[in-house]
Amino acid sequence: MAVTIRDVAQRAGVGVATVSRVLNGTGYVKAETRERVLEAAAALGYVPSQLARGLVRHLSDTVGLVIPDITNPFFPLITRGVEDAASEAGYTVFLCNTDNDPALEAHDVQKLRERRVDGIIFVGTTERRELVDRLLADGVPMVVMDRQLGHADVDTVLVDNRWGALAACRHLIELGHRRIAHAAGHQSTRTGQDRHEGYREALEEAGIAYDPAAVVWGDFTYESGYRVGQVLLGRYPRPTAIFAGNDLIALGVIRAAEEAGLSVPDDLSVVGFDDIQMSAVVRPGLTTVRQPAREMGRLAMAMLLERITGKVSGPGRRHVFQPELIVRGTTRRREPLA
Amino acid sequence: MAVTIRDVAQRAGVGVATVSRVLNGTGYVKAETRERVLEAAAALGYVPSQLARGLVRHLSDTVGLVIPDITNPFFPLITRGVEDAASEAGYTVFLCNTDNDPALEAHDVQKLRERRVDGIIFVGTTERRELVDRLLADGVPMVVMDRQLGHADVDTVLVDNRWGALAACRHLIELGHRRIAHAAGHQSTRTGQDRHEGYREALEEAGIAYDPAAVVWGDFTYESGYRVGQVLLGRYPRPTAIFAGNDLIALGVIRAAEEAGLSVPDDLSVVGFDDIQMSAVVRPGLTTVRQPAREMGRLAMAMLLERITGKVSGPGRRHVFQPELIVRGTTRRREPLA
DNA sequence: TTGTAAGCGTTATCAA
DNA sequence: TTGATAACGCTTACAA
Repeated sequence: MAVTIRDVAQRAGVGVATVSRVLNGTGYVKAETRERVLEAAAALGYVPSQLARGLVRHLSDTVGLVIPDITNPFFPLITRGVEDAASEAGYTVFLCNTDNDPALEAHDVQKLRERRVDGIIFVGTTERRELVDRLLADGVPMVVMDRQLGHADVDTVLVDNRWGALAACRHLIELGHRRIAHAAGHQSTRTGQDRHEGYREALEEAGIAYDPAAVVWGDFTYESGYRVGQVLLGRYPRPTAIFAGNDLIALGVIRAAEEAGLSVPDDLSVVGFDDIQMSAVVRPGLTTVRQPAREMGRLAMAMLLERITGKVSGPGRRHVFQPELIVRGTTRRREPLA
Repeated sequence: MAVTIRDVAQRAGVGVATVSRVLNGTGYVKAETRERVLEAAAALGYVPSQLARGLVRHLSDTVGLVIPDITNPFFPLITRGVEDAASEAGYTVFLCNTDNDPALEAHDVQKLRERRVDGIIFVGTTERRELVDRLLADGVPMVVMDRQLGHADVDTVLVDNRWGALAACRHLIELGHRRIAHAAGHQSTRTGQDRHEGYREALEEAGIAYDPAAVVWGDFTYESGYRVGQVLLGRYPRPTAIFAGNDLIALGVIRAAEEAGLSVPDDLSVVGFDDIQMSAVVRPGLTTVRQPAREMGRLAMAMLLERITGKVSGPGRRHVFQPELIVRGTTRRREPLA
């Protein structure tokens, strides 16, 4: 840890600038000199300091990824996509978990700024609008992922949540369901709101009255789905189908149904959102709306890079992925009551 | 991004050293002066540079976490544990995915060293012994997690894989199974080897001959489990139970069994390893060996911190967690053939 | 082609 | 209590 560019220069019998040049491939260097430098560096086990480098370059080649919880199966996919694109471009990523806590979000972002990340990919709560605005105002490149933040003028990559929910509920309606409940996600996230919106829209276009009592909010976890499922299934008349805010919730709902002695899909149809691995593994397979999470992560990082390098500037761009309805085994035709 | 400690000093009408003192809480500063500095910093929106700070302190307050794949449900838990402990201590973590590729492992570690992380938590392949040795020799604090690396003299936190496998197989044996196959993990990981060892040991102590044909290696994925399951179930005589290298593999095996028209646990008992969330969600619930992944992550970070701060020095320590057999629905008594 | 030296933004030493 | 000032390790004009 003690060997610096100076040591390398000395050992190679050249100036530090020359060492810098060969190591960075900038400027002309005689082949023979280059050899000597490389040899010296190798012999000394020289590890250049990106700290020092970053200080002068005003670039750290690092980015920050701020997500709610890596433990929620949806985020590892996004994270992997981001990481893949980042490391291909020579960047390293800082990971921060916020649990959707606005205070933690602010804290993490602050830390990242102190670390002088070149950009931030942010999956945050709706409340964080000012946070993002400030970042933007301060010229920190960033892209907001998965959730839309107000009308902030930022690069955003997400899926059409409203449309996805709409497709999911239409599917249910086509199957003959009328009493469709919604086990909703986190109410303070735009994602949760948009999916709820799609649900509502589907009912409307089918001429089904929207019943506020048929939607129960929670958060995006399995446990929440279980609790909300219990509530919903205790209602009378009982819903014949439930559209869940995401797959974890859907799985929790199914668990609650089972415990209530209900069979899915015979007594209850369930649709999720995301298409995490678990959804394809459980039996029956979960009907859901697929989100290309990994590609979304890649794209977000690619867009961030364009901002960092200045290849792109100007108003925020939006890339909206079209989700895809994946019909598996948890949905089934509702036989008309005799 | 342009405001520096100098600007703050000027605005507060003090020297930079004073600003540094109040911001870091080091040394004496008159209350009134402190106020002025704080005000100036706030007014200017000053964000101290950890790059510059790290350069002089020779500490970056960052750590690197190197894992195979965040997409494998076991690692988010570990990652979260590490992150929790890290952020509590004021550290930020760099995340690297290696896909168990030795070349990538080396590359990522190099990157982390350049970034001057204060320490590294490493989940790598057995082959990387030299890599770890070099790190140690260079005085980079580190702890190896989940997998044991040779007899390298490093802090290590893992679970007793041999014992866990032993417990799993004993369970199967107690249930009356004799033809027990092993859908093994990645052969080049110590983890995979140890679990295989426990499997073998259980058979031996029960007086069951170890049959090399009954163990098939793959990697720690669902797909691998599916493929290996097909192979194993095609054997004659067919095994009545399969011990899988981890939960994902177990789930893949179960899928293969289903497709072969076999019922789990009636025709085949299956036990996994890890106890990821999915294992509790699927029906029937997967019998498995629980690993306290999140706590392991926390502990690893805590141990790393002790090295970084110099609170602990000397030979590598090992913390071996005792795994716990969780019996759920995929294992069942083997009725003696009539 | 290559070397010298001036920063980059902080901390820490030494006086005052 | 506080202020200069010398590092920290590297990049980049500017000269040579």
